[in-house]
Amino acid sequence: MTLARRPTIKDVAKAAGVTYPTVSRVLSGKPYVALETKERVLQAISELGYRPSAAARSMVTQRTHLIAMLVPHLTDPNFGTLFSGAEREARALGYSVLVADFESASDKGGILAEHRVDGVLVLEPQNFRAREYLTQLPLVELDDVPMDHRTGGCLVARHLLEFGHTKVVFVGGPSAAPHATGRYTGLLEHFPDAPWYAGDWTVESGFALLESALAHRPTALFAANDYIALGLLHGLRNKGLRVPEDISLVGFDDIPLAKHFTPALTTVQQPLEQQGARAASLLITKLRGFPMPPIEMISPRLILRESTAPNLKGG
Amino acid sequence: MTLARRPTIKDVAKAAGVTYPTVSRVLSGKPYVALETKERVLQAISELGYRPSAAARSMVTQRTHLIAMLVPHLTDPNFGTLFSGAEREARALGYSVLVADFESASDKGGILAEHRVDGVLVLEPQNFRAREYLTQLPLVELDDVPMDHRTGGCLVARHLLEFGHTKVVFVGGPSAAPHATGRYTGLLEHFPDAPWYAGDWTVESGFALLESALAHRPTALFAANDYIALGLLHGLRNKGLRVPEDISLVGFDDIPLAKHFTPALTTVQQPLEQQGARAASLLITKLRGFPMPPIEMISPRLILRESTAPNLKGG
DNA sequence: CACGTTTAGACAAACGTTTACAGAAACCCA
DNA sequence: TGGGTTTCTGTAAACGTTTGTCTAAACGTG
Repeated sequence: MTLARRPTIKDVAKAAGVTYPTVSRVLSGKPYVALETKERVLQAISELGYRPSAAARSMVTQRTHLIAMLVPHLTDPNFGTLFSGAEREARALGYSVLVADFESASDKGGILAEHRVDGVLVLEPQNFRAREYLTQLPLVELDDVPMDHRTGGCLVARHLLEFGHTKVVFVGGPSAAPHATGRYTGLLEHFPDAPWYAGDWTVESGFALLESALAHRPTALFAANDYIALGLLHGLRNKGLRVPEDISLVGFDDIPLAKHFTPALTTVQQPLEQQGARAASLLITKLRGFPMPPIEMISPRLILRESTAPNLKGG
Repeated sequence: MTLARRPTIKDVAKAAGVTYPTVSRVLSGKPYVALETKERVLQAISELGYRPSAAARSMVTQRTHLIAMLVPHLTDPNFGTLFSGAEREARALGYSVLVADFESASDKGGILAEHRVDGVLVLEPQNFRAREYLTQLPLVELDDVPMDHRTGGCLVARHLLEFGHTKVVFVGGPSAAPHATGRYTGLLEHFPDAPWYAGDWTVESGFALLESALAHRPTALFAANDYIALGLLHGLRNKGLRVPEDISLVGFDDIPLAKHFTPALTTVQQPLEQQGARAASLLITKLRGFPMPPIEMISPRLILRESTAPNLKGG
């Protein structure tokens, strides 16, 4: 027997010979329902293909089990990975994800308010300017998940040290960005005199900063991210400098294409998917009012490829 | 006066001195509301910061104004662009977007069913295997938006013809994929004897197919996408062949990094954001029961960069 | 055997809307 | 002046759940 409309809790109740609140109790695992009844109800549920209505449920419980993910308009490749991690984690914890771009979120919080989302996750805090509209809602930003940029910098520094490098220049990244300063700080621990030529995160930035960086006659360049590294690579090739024979190059992020650069880029892998997942789980713990779990850093990993080699020039 | 709880339609009604159905009428723009009343209500709404509850509304209307976007787990860079386009369009048309990855969608359609989404958009149909679970719902797949791959192929062919190329090989892409066959078909219109070495869409695939492609002594290579082009580029460099001096190379897609390849890649730009938007609007027209708008192809654009040059070898 | 306890399930109210219906003014035209 | 429209607004039911209260049976206890 299939119904024209979606089966409701009442249809299930009728089929199981009980009243509908009983079905509700079975669904939410409440105590005081006879085993035999429970089985009859479950049977009816699966026969009818019943699915509870999130809307009806949220009417009475006042919680939607919906979180909003705020995403930037122009999406960089890393973004998908973050997003994917966060989405999966949220789902695993019983929450569904509504997406909204920054713009629509600023619309007096319109969409988010109407859907009564339980909380908000901001995936690219750097460019997010609409915080003022979202003061009512529990909110977590990606940067609330501590990433160990400093250790990433250290990893690179130690690697270059082992390869006998003597002079390293850090290239790119805004000097105001914790991502960049963290990486640089790590580098400084082993190369205390390493200069930093700040810029932004783009390929163009790397290309533009090459000249200044080379003025220090470095044996290796450490780019604040892989895009910058690509810009440097381009510039170096233009100048006839070979990587890694003449100079070593390290990036950061391990974007999917990094392994296909020529030469394949030595870089630091950030577990972005994990970071996204952490952010989601952070938000959801917050929503549930549980105490915050101890904050542990996510550690990066050095990916050795072809763009670094032992320093043979002596330095 | 601010309330502890979210203001409801009844609070608005009280503030405006009317009954709540009147407020509802104002909100949905129904006729037969006195102008003066309407203004009082709007006034009250903005004073209280009232936002209607999507859940309550959908209970009675039986429509959620929610669409699900089904996304693959591992996300390629292009994907973000598509997604972004679709999301914006949906929002503009009054729909909100719930994301779910393929896995959770297969969960007996669980999430989608509970949230009573009005329709489903599948953004990467190639890898989507859960159609059987979603027979009940209006569904649009990205491929339902016609893209003019053939014209893309033609653009490349004409460009190479103008540059005096005589022998072109098409590299990569599964022979079963309409994306690839379309592009190849376009190429054939001007190079009827062009061979095709099929593979998949990856960098590795391009790298692996280079040898076979070169056996034809082509003056130019046309890669089924930019990743494949990168693989070819890598292989060519390994062999000491210069691009574009010794051989020209064209890609497809114009991924963000294509302009930063060395040499910068000549490729075909697909308006992916627009395609995403089209897909969303297609789905929503379907939901509204409007007649389908005439299907017009989205036309691609050739992006000239440094990887193609006039054929000087005569051929 | 009377009694309190536990267990099971029914009943009803509530969540915040939309909408069909009904009633009351106000208007028009004969 | 009276009837029929037209315009406005109020009343009430419904959407599909959860949950608190209440009753009834079953069970043990002295």
